[in-house]
Amino acid sequence: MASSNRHWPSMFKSKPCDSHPQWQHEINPSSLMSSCQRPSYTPSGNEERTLEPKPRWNPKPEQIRILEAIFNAGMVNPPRDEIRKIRAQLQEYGQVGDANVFYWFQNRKSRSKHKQRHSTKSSSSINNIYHQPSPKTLTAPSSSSSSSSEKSSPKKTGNNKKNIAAMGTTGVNFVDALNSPTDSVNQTYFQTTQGELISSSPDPFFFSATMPVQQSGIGSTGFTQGFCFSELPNVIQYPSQNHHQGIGQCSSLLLGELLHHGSTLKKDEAVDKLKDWQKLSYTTTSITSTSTIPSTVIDTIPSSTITSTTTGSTLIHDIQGGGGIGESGDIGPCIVAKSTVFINDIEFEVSMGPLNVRQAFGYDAVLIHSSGQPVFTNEWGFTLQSLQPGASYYLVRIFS
Amino acid sequence: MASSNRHWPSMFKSKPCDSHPQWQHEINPSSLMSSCQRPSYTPSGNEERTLEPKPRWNPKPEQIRILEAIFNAGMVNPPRDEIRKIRAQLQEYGQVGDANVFYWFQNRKSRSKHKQRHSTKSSSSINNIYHQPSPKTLTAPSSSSSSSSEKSSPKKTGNNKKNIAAMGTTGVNFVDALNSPTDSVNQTYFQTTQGELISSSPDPFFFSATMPVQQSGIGSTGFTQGFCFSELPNVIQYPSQNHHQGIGQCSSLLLGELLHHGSTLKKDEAVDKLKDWQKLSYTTTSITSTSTIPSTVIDTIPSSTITSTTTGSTLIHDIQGGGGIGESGDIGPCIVAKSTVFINDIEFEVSMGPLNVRQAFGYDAVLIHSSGQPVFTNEWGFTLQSLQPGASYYLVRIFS
DNA sequence: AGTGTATGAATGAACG
DNA sequence: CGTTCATTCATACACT
Repeated sequence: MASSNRHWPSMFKSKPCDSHPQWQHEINPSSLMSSCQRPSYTPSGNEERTLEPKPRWNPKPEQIRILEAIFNAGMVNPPRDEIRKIRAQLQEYGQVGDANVFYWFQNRKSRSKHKQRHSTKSSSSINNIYHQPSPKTLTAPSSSSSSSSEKSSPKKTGNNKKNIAAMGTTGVNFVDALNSPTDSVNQTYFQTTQGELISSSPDPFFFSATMPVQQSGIGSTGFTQGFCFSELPNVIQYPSQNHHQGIGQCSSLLLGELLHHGSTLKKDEAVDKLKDWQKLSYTTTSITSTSTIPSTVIDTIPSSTITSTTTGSTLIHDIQGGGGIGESGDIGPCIVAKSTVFINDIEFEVSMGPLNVRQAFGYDAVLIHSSGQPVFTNEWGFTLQSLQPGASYYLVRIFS
Repeated sequence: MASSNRHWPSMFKSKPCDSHPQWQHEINPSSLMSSCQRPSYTPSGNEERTLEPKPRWNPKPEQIRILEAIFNAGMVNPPRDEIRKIRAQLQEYGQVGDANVFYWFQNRKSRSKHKQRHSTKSSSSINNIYHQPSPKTLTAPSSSSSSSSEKSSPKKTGNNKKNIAAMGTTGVNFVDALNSPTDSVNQTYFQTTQGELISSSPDPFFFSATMPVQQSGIGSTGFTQGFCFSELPNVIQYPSQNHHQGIGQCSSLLLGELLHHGSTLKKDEAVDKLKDWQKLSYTTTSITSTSTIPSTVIDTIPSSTITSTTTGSTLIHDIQGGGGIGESGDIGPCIVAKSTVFINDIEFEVSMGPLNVRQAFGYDAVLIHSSGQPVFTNEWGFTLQSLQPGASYYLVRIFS
């Protein structure tokens, strides 16, 4: 089954050849071949003795976003294969190795927990019981999972540290997300993904909050709950039991099977097909927090609604600006580049940048990357980032 | 055989009652073994929280070297009694408990194992496909690298953090770690199977690059090589019986056997061998720092002769191919280049690739990396991998 | 400059 | 055994 492999390790130590400023961990040896070469000539002198600096991976804002989103979705500790997929996703924004991803999750989880713990209590005294202390204003319980814990935001002011590449491009979003670690940020996404639930809440960050579970824990634990993702890969199915959260998981397999039809159609047709697609039902679970959606089910909904109007950019921009949510840094403001992606095995050409999934496929549509990762969207239905060029996605319908 | 160990469950954790501030783990599961007492009951009943930080064991570089050597020799998972012996050995350099040793091996093995093949990538997405490592040119091994390792020496405890490799008093050798972590991946496997598997380097994250040790032997023939445990500076005993010439003196025989072709040989058996071997005296040569060379002798060699005497590469290649020696997938195949290394503090320019130590320095010459790791050679005296550019080596002579 | 904080990386210790 | 937790190291940034 599935779970087969997962291992994760640790030892990567430095590598001798990296030197590339870019290269982050994980490289394939092969690749190196072509490039790196330090061995050959020594550059002058060579300093080999001192070790190599080995640049540490510096996640880009978009990458952080993705990671946070996943994390908040409940996948606190992704199995090895998930890691790979995630890495693949992240890679779109910059070199990154599985190890980096692995470490990121480890650290994230660890730190989150740690903080939480600390706070936990305060123990004594006063305060109370409350479960969560959120330091900052956060108010929101945050939910989901551990998220809150992270350091909330006390720190740095709002922005992130290093550069921000991402934003740069668009300009919009405030992404505070980024910075913030955890919490905030992501949550949003998820819900949104579903959309429905959330719609109402305007809150940028935490929306809703009702989260039952988790945190409360006081320490103890937490999160971990279940979510489909990780744990059982094979799984696939719906989470029947848990009500909360789930993310849409699904393994690709399923999806694949589920939606197999195939082939290369063109867009137009594709659209039609997609509509049909709707018939299938997929169960997705809902996502996160907020509400507890029971799992299950998805229904098949008539598709009609879906129009495909794909995104209007203008609108989009507006929205983004207003809501503040969007993000996606990658896109440039102006020039829109296009890329090809596969949705339910149909080839589509989409613009880089946020895509309004809701508009394109309907209110209850959710795209899921072949890796099983849902494509997060904000409350308006825009993806938080561009679809990955060349990647395959499956379109599923949330049940509403 | 013997694999007896396997349980050491967890008892170590509890706190030490004894209190020595220094005492590291060590526990003894006593029950199992023989000595000691205190199996498990917990001490006190309380505890729990905060107290006792229980300092974690921080292996000193020398200890690491020893451990690595053993591990690389094929003892990936030493039985209980071996652990004790090892611990005893290590203890010379600092407090250490059996549990620490036990854990060390567990972790080492586990982590190293990581390697698996790269499987296919997942579906969609982008590209990257590198799957093939094959090349085998060796190149620089890089063994050192890890920066971290050093931590120990300066020690972290308490003080500040950063430290780095400084241990070598002399400016010369930095002793690094040894290597490797990463790599080693299963030496065992390697050895036993000799060869082939190695190819697997493409791991996702790990680039494994360094291959340290000996892997190969030429298969069936067995090379001779030796290795010795190093450390023990004082020690140095000679191998009484050594007659072999080769390089490493020490127990080459054993190693030979150990590694012996046996594909069949399982680790356990190997372990046994090692045990025996261990019993014999290992002779160590020590080296460590430049100056401290103890015992044995080294002589400085006139440099002139040496220069790359490498033998023809052709030959080398042959050998490699046949024997399956090289490994190191990491780096590229480049053409043969030269690199500079320091041998007994003298700068030398050598070609990348196998170097015929025997030819260059004599029949009984052995190069030892500044980290203390001997440079393994095959039966013809060729190093199994390139000397590390920029690294310092010490030439010692085995006395026979 | 130095000092504190955030976080990537590494690895000992344990759990299941 | 593989995984996960906990700590610590090391490094980039931010502050006053």
